[in-house]
Amino acid sequence: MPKPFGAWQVWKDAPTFSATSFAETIDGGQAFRWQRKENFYEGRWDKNVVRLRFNNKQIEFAIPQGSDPELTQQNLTSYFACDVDFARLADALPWRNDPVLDTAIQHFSGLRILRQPFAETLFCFLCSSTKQIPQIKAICDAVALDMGETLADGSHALPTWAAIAEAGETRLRAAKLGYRARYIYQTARFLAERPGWLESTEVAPTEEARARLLELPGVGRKIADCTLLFGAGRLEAFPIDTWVEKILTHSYQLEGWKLTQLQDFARIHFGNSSGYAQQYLFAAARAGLIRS
DNA sequence: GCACAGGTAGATT
DNA sequence: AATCTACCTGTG
Repeated sequence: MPKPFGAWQVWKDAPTFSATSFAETIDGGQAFRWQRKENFYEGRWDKNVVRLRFNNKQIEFAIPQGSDPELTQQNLTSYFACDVDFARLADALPWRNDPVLDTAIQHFSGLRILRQPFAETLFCFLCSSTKQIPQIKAICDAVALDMGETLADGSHALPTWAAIAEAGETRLRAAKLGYRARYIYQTARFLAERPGWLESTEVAPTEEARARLLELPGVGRKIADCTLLFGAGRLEAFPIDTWVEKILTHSYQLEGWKLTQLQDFARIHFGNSSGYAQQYLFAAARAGLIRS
């Protein structure tokens, strides 16, 4: 039974956001399960359905009637990686001698890297290749509707990998996944044959975890790094997509550099939170603040 | 009609 | 080892 949402409540232990960094964190390309509504965002992960809004410099949340506010706040704390001091990490980035990064950090100050469910992050980024963000969201919604568990408000969670393996490639194609359907189905089969494999990958050291992800059909360096950064808190993972490649080429004057060379540049220049720097640069480029 | 979109894998040079 | 190219579908 679909349930209406309850009253708005203040999220007491929320991290410090500006309106801009709040919106960019949840709806700036890290996650594809947030919809912007009138004056709030509605999002889903695992079995959570939560509405969030930035109001009077605070974050307020609303949940379907009957859902547990305490549990919701715990899950929000995990999802927003509240154990990570992003302000300290931002200060440690090389903005003092990098005017491009300085611009990005100033405009999106307070930006965070989410800690999304690992399995869901892998799925969403397998859907993402050569797609625009609105299309990725539509695909994720369609697959959730077809294969995912029903949530408290009557909407649907993303499916488990087991459910995808059982559903088959044809139903993925029906969700407009195109050629990605084969990759996702083959990955689902790979995981079905290896119980615990994904869980072990999530906790493995970053280089080993990346090597394991690269074994999956359809997962190359970019999708592996997105999964590690947005789904496992590995801030040293630096996904290079077409945007980031253009940013490095045009704003950092690295014309002609190969992908592996750009990876080396990122590690050396941005340091061990290079993935966090990447998200600032990505946000600034999309906003038209820096050359891309 | 056609180029392009948060890529990857396999073929070709 | 570097550079094409096919792969689906929606959008402008």
